[in-house]
Amino acid sequence: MARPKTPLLSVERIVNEALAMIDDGADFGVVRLAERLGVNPSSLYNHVSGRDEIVELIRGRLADDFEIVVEPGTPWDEVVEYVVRRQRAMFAAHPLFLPLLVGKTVTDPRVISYYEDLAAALRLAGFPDAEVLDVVAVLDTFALGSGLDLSAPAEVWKTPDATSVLGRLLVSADDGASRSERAFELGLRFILAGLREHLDAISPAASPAAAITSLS
Amino acid sequence: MARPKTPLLSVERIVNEALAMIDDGADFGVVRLAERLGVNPSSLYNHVSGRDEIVELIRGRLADDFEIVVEPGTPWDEVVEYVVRRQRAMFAAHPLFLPLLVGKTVTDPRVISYYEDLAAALRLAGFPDAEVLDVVAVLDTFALGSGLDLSAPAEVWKTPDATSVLGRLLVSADDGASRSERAFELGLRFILAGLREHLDAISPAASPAAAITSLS
DNA sequence: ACCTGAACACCGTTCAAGT
DNA sequence: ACCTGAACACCGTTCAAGT
Repeated sequence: MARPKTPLLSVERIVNEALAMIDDGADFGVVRLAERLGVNPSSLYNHVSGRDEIVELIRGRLADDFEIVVEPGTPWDEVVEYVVRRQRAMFAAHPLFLPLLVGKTVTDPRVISYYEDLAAALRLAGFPDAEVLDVVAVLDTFALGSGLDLSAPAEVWKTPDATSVLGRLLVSADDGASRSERAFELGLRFILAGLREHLDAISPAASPAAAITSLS
Repeated sequence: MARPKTPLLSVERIVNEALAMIDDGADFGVVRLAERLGVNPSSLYNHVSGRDEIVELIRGRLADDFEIVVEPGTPWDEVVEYVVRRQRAMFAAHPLFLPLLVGKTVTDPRVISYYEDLAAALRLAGFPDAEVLDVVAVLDTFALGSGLDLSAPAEVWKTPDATSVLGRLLVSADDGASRSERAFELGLRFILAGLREHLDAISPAASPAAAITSLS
């Protein structure tokens, strides 16, 4: 054994298997991951600095898969809607990954560029510098929150009491996935309407017809 | 040693110390918690079923501390605003606790009753049964998302590139806490406006002046 | 350069033993 | 009833040893 002529591992193979593992519903860990890769846990450290880096690398890979491409000339509100929907799609494709991310600083440049594009679009739309980050935070908050909704257990509330308001509604409710879907649509609609109105109040001229000519 | 005449532990003492530990920024765990309590880790299992139950008990205690009390006759939109602000205040008081919660089913009755009140208020406001859970989900999503914003590291984005749009905005930006605050206010405003408009479209009569006479 | 295997400092949880 | 202490099955990470 020892060093094989052709390497058993690569960063890509590690990241792919890690994501597959998470999607399978297994709890993510380097020991279990090494097992799936048919390798000793310590071998991973030749390619990767540790557990945290693997998570961050997955985030980067997803940002790659769900690349944000905006055609020049697209109205700002369509850009915002597209970007939020795209992020939602990303989370929806790998719902169990999101919980691993909470509270971790973004370092992957591919993810950074995603926020870059969003910030650029908002600035071009006419949002003042002082507000762009706030709006980005609102959108990020919303995408994160509704993404977490997707990774939540099927039964969010465990209420045995069928006579309560909540209990009655839960009985006749459809599954959590479509509720989450509708809630996303509802929230997105509210936010977009709010942003349009807000921008209109700031610079009435630039609002609905304004087009974006170039991004970043 | 062995069994002392007066018990060293109680569920309350365990929960209090656990929350204090989380607020201190230490990573939560039963071994470390036992250490802080001056007790053997296995002793905790006489009072509590394990790590997960402690987390859920903390959630219940917080729901207790930040009890939702709505005066009968309060307009529905004020109820919604109050409830969302209250939840935000709860998360803000213990920002590091929230990440421990994601993806866990709510079982504590004190937390359930919180959602009960919200659902009851929305129904009385005139939202149709089929939509109440969706609206609750939107509000929950928003509260959760902006709560997580509070527990995020000070540097959410690590961008060395000061020439980029994001980099330039980050340099002149104030701290994350007040940005998070403004984003919360912005988002809440959008959602409330959206809900009012939405309700108005459904049942024009019941909207702004409607008052709630009793809750749950 | 890239793998193995032993080792370390941790986890959460169980259980017999003591009072 | 309520604590201790040993034990078990795990973690993530380091490092010397091998090719």
